[in-house]
Amino acid sequence: MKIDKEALQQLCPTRDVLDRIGDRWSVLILSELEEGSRRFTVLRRAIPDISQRMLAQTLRHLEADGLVTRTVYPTIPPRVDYALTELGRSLMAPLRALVAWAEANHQAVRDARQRYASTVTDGSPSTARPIMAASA
Amino acid sequence: MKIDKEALQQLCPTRDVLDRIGDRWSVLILSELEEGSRRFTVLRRAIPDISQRMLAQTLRHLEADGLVTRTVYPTIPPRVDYALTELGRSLMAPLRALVAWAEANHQAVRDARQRYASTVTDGSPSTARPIMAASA
DNA sequence: CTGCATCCGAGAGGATACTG
DNA sequence: CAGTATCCTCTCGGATGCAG
Repeated sequence: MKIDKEALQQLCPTRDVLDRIGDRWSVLILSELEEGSRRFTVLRRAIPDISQRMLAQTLRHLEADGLVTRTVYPTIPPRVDYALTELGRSLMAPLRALVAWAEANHQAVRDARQRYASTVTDGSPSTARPIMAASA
Repeated sequence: MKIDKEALQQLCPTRDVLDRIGDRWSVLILSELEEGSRRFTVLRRAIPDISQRMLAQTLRHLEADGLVTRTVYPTIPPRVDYALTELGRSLMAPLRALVAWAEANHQAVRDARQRYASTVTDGSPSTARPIMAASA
């Protein structure tokens, strides 16, 4: 029995957007498109790590969400341009803020992970968790 | 053979943060903690849909990333408080902006998906994609 | 109360091959 | 060039049971 996702959506209306942000490629693609419309292959080269499957899929999702437009030129060879919609552009402002934070603080996050890892590794048998003494 | 994630991290330093944002529960937990420190069970009740397993796991991740602190009071029964760190609080500003955008525009996204779905369903055999005429 | 361990199904995402 | 289809792997995340 599946818990209906519709009900979950009512509780968390932001899921629609956050899921898209979190899916590894959307942010990269949106950032690239922010600088102007791009063809499929150009996007692929701009994001070398993405597989063509995920690029196509993610672009369809973004299109479905109304964040990008897809324009097909019925030429030979075919040509398809992707560009941000108004909605997509309006998303870039808060998104850039988040990315800026990430760029500014990712090193701090890395350091924290390093410390955390060493804390765990340090003298802990197997299932023990690090314990911080109560301050009160 | 696993492609080393380290190399990918170098290309996308924001992955650290974005992955955390995208993992379904972090944002909810951080939002809850923004209003003050919370005990494990209180968090669970505040986010009814989360399973015990994911709450503990997500909290450990957030702790590892240096975004929240974990304070154990060695009492019986045990009591554990979670709270935002400075780093965590500094993340909330851009995060709130993004959530605000999501709340303001999620309906637009929903509508877009609706239109997209009907476009696809409309008279398309099976593998055909919607085609937009070139404007030029 | 706070959480870890285990089992399990569903989905993300990569590699490859094929099409118009 | 711009995809789609298939296969396969790995992680996410829920359910349940156990422990300090």
